[in-house]
Amino acid sequence: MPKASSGKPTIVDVAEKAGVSRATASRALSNYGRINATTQMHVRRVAEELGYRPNDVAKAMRRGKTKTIGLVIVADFTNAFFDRATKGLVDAAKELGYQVLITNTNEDIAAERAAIVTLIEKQVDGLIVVPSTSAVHDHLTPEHLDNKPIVLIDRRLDGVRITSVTTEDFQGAEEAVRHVLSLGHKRMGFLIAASGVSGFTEERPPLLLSTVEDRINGFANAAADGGIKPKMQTWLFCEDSQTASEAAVMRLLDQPKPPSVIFTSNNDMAIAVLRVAGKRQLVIGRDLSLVTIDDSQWLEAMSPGITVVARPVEELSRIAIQKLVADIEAPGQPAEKIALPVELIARGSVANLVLRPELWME
Amino acid sequence: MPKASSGKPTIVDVAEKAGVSRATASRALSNYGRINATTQMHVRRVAEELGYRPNDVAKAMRRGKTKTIGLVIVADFTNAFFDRATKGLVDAAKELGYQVLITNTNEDIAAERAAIVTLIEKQVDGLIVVPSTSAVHDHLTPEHLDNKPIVLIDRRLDGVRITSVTTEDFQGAEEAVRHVLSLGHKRMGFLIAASGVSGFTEERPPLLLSTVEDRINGFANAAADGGIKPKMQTWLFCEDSQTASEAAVMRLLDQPKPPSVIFTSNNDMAIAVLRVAGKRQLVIGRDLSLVTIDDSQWLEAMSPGITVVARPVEELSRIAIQKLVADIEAPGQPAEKIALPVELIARGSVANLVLRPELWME
DNA sequence: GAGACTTGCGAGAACGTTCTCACAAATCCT
DNA sequence: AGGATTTGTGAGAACGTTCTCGCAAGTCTC
Repeated sequence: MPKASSGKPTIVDVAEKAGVSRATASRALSNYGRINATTQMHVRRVAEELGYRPNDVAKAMRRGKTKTIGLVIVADFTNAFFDRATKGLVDAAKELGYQVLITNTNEDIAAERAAIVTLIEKQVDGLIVVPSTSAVHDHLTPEHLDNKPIVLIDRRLDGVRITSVTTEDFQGAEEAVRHVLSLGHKRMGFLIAASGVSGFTEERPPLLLSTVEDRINGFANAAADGGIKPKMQTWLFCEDSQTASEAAVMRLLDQPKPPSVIFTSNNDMAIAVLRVAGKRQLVIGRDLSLVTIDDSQWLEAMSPGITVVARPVEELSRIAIQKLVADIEAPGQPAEKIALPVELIARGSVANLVLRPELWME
Repeated sequence: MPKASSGKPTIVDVAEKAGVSRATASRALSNYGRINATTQMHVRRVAEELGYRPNDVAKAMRRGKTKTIGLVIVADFTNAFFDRATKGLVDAAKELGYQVLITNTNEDIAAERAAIVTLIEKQVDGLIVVPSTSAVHDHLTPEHLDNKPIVLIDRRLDGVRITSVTTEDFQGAEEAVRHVLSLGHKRMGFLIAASGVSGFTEERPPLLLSTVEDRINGFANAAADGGIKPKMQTWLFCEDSQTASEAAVMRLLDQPKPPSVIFTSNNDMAIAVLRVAGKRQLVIGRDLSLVTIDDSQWLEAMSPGITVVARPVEELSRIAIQKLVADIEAPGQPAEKIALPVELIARGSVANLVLRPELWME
């Protein structure tokens, strides 16, 4: 009596029924090595009949490759980044034959550490990480990663030889300010998301995400170039919470000489501006102007549409996966810091003070 | 010369260095069976020194459990469902010690089939699926699923004994209509997303997602109860694309007697309404009213805020994972169809025609 | 027609764990 | 004190593949 056929069929069941050895069955099914065409057909037919499904775990065990990519992301879902990036990464990975194991750190470095350990133990072939802070990266060394390739997205990590795919946030911020300058604005408020602070503060916190840092520098640089004095600028660094950000917006507006335009470093902050504007019956694009970063369908659908620095999130995801897979399949690729161009999309949320100076008096 | 220590340390390296057998090392590290406390400490210390990381693939191989859940979702990201659900599922799974392997079908049944095959081959312990159509479910039989448990979310599949976690869309739609009735609206437009149709049509397509079906029935039921004649209602079934949905909205508004309020079955449709309203200078909540389904921060932040039937997406995700894990760890749980209550959040997007009848003339 | 190469296949090891079983030593019980 | 139980450990099989060898038969070459 044959030993097999308890439970789901394995390759030995197929081999037995087809009258060949395990090795031949494997060759026939996985299409490698030397195999007679007729035998292959036969084995495949038998496998079909038996309802054989290969076991990827065993395959991974033997091959040392799981065809799986680990994703460590910040599921900060109003960011308009998480959803688009996740989708982009999953789709791009699938095209290259990889699946995605997703984990979520809530901007928490401990969770990030734990997630990476878990993924490495799960033997992923590589990692895509949105680093939750730029301060610490000792968990991203080759030995912690089991020498597996890694690609950072959204945020750079300076001083480390790791490939990253980000966007030209500096240029985007500059362009945003130039746009607003061209429309005659002089007094500007900057509402910057910063994870370190509690509530909000005017003092620039020591460590910031590279994205935020770049945006700040871009804003500041273009403002200076445009001849905007520091006293015409109000900078507020704000915790990422609804209450804090709304309070910050009010603070901005309650100054003796409030800004005519607010720049926000992400969409959580933009939402706070919209909320406060709504409460105070301020019409965006007339009583108050707004520019934010990261486009979404909502920003476009509103009336007026919100002017935004749009980042190519899908392209970023695709490139990140491509670079990662390249490094998986041909290890030793050089580390690259890629920054993709962004695009200012001017909509109606910035009032034109040049054409209609009555909208704003200095 | 000992055989080991090439490449990353395995449990046999630990065992060797600790001077115990593989079995004992395994017991010490994975904390099962009988093991002397001192030995255990010693083995663990050695493992630490060696930088030993367990190999989950081997573990899965032996145990027949991967501690991984497969997610088959529709990454339709304006839906405000994908992102919140994904985050909710990932977090809930992590809490119970499971990781999530995510795949995306773009409402495409072929992609859904393929995704399920892939996940089963990857030996996931269970599946969470957002079924892309209610018409076909032959790929969700126990044999196709290798007898692995499955939980459906967002959408039910009738006539099939599979656990699903959905929301009370019928009641939600009813409540939305009742709310609008109480504010004096009589002529109503219904903009319903339907994947079968091309462009848009007044004819109800034969097969719809359970969610959509429930919403339609709820809308229609409450309208009838409220004494709204069919000729006061315009129903449009619309492909999920920007051009089609905008065209549908225009069609709605260009009728001789246009509706005073539009109900949309999802947020893609709501965005179309907002876009067209913007182009035509119609002020939402005054010239045109809008009610949609699935809350998001954007809907709240707009001025006026958009009235919405909010669904408890995070709770839904948590429950789905709990049910699935229960069925994984104690197979044979009875199939349940769970529907969670929804909540109407009244904001300013519905004009009050009772108080201010001048806003709308019949 | 004999050597050289090619083709197709099977035996068996290997991947890194866990688990069953057996057994020696230690502890308990009366 | 001697049997019964408990405790701790090790040997070896097992999970389902792939891969390296080696070998027999077939094909080519001159």
